[in-house]
Amino acid sequence: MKNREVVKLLQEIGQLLELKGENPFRVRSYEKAAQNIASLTEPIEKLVSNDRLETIPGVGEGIAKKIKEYLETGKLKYFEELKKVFPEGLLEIMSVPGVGPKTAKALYEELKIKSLTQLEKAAKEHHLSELRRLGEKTEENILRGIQMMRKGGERILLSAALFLAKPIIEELQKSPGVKDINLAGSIRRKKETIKDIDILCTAKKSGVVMNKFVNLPQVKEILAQGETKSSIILDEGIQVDLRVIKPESYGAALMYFTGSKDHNIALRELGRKKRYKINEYGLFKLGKRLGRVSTRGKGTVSTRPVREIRVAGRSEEEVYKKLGLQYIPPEIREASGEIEMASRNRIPRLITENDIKGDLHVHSRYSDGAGKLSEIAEKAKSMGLEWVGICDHSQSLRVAGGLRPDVVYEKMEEIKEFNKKSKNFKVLCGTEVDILSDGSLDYDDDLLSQLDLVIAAIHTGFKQSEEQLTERIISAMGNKYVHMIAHPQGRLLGKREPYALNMEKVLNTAQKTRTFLEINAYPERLDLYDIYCRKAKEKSIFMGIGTDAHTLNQIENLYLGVGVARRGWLERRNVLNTFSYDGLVRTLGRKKCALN
DNA sequence: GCCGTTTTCGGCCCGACTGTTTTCAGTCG
Repeated sequence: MKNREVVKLLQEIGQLLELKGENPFRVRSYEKAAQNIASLTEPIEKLVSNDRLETIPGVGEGIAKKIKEYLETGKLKYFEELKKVFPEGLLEIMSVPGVGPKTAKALYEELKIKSLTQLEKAAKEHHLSELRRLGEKTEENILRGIQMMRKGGERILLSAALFLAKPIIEELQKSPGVKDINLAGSIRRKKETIKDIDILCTAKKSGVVMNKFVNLPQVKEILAQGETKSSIILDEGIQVDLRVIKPESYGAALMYFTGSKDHNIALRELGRKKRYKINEYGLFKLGKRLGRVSTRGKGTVSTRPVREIRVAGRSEEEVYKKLGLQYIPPEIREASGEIEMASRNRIPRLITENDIKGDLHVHSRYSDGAGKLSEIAEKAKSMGLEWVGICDHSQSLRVAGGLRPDVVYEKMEEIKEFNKKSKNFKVLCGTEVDILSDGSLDYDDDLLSQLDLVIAAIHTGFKQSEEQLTERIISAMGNKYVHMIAHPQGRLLGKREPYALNMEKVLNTAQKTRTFLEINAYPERLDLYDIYCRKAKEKSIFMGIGTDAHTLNQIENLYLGVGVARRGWLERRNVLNTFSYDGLVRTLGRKKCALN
């Protein structure tokens, strides 16, 4: 699957065209096409072979031809020519905050700067101020930008961001005059990693809450403090922005700052067709003659007040409704078809945390988990759950205390006893059985057949070829006692890329063999991820959330799994965790029937 | 380069901030 390659190709073409000073709309079309290809779930090669490239929104004749040439020959003449005009280092320079195409071009043409190192040197030696429109401040900003990039400019895990955000929100809430307060941005959309934390609120006096915000004990640096916006850096190095909004604009602002950017753009395009203007202050109906009004000077709002009538803005619901759309939950605002679905009233009712009745994947003290059976049950009950699947590692995984078969039988007995006495809460005796390097399983069928819940997973041999890895997973799914595949793609956010898998084959086999796929809710896994969850849903594959908890508190990570499920458009009926204990047991039984 | 709820030509999301200059270009989200 070469989707990512094609996305990168189109993005780089866009950037190079920008450097060249091409028509910005042409640049946008490359970006747009790249964005839409990034959200495809099927291999782009397939679309080429049956001539469906131009069904991708934003891909027309020209771009389709280029994609075809690239996939057929491995090269694109047009791109090679472009690269001759500007050295590749300029793309890196453009990724420095504050440096866009115009500046990068000037730096190259007038100062011969074509790498980050050269840029850094020139900034330190104050050569940049030789250029028009660049001064001392810009030099400082560029140096700071380079430093930040070097440090990684990296994103933190969603769970970490929520952990940092929560006390800030709680503290600001106490501030007098603060009414509504919300997280916005990617953290509200539950993206798996977060760059900065956006907070919005309404307040009687913005000065009071701003003051409180910049003086929080965890603030390391104040970047800006104003009437409507303040920015700080936390001790952990994460930026937090607070915006104070007027109540009548709160919904519009929340939409605007929640994004995604592409969702906002698509919304405004729709709005424009219906003669609305959308911005962070509200939704405005445009009068008839506005189309030709010049926007030079200080904007059109103050000079021509009659032409725009505000029709919504107080709440998100109101804005979507006026646009003729169903409400769109933040998690699916990614410009991947949600707006069209909303216009046809087809946004599904996404799963919520309240729907969850159990956790499929918890490690106990039998292997490397932290809790005794009774402790795990108590913790789960305290969270309102009705059942839990205890899945310890299998014998080969020595480092994680994998269980020998005789210990598995002991565990079975203990759970049987527990369930006899427990009325409203049940424990499933499970395993996370290793899929060994040759594709066989770490326990024999006789043992597996006696377990309530069998989850199979790959923990070794990540470096194998795509064929081998895919084959291992497929053969595990072919075993009639294997109910689910754990963390199917094996990624560790920020540490390890997903292993090479032919996901189409994996999904098709899961569908055929009625094997469930896990949404592993361990903070650095969040695997299977959103776009494949959505694909799995289309194939009616059941998904199961497992926290992979190794401590009692980690069972609370269930909410992270729900976030992924929502991003994957999943409903209650798609997710095993919403089933009652009896319903779950019945559904697990379907696997054997499917393969017999 | 794409695309069609006034269009097959003429549009294409919108506003704020910054640093610079002296009225605004460039960048960002």
